[in-house]
Amino acid sequence: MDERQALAAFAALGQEHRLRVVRALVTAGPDGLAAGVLAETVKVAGNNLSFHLKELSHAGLITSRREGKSVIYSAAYGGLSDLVQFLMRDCCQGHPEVCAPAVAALAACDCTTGDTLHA
Amino acid sequence: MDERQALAAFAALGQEHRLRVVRALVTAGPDGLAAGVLAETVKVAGNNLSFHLKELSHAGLITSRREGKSVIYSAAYGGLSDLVQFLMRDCCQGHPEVCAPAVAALAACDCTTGDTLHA
DNA sequence: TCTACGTTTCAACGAGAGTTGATATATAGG
DNA sequence: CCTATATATCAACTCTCGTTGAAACGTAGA
Repeated sequence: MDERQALAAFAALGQEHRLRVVRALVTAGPDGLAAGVLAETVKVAGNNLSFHLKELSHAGLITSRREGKSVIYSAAYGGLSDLVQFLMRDCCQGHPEVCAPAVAALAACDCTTGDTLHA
Repeated sequence: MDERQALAAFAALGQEHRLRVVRALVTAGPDGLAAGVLAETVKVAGNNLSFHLKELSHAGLITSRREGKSVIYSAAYGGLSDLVQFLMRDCCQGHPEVCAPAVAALAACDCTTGDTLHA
C-alpha cells in the first residue's frame, strides 16, 4: 500500500457515515450486508449511502456482489489490514522502540481465540 | 478511544499535507521537528502548516513544546497506537478469524529489533 | 410484458475544508 | 528599546464534499 492508497483509505474512514458502514460490515463478517439493510443500520438515505459505498469501494475498504435484487456489501479485510500495516510500518522507521508497546498491545488481542481488545 | 476520537484521527490523516507531517514526525522520532523544518519538509507555507498542526494536535496525533524561538512538534505515538487498536478491536468483533492474518503480519514486524514491515 | 422492488446515477444546493495574504504574538540578540 | 526571527491568528476566497430529490437502471415475479 502506497501513500496515495493510504490517503484515500484514511479520508474514507474520516467520515461519520462511512466509518459506521465499515464498522457494521466488519462486525457482520464475510457474509456482509445488503445495501438496504446497511441504509437502515447507519440511518442514511439509500441514494446517499450509495455515494458513500462507492467511495469506500474505490478506497479498497469494501467489496460488493449482487444477489438477486440485492447488492451485498462486505468488508475488505485485506484492505483494512494493509492500512494498519501502513501505519505500523511508518512507526517502525527510524525509532522502532516507540511503537513496540502498540505491537505488544495488539499481540495481546489474540484474534484466533475470539478475545476482543479493550484499549 | 471512542468513535468520535477515531473519526477525528482518520479525518486528520485523510489529508495529504497532514499525513506527510505525521509520517515525517513519526520518522523523526521522539525528538521531533521544528515547525519551520516541517514546513520545508512537506513544502507547505508556514501559516498554512500551522493550521494543519493545530488540527493534528486536536486529534491527539501530535504534541508540541516550545524551545527558544522554535516550537518543536513530535508524533504522539500513544494516539497512533490507539488508532491502530481501534481498527483491530472492531475487526475482532463478531468474526475474529478474518483479522487474524493482520495480527500475524504485525507480529512479524518485530519493532524491538528494528525490523521494518514490508507489506 | 407489466409492475414492484432494490439500487444507482445525476444535477443542484448548502456547508465546510484548505489556501492565501496580512497582521499579531512570542522569543532572542544588539 | 528596537529589530529580527519564528510561529500563530484572522478574514476572505475558492473549491470540494455531503446531502437531497428526481429520474434511470436492473432484477424478480405476476
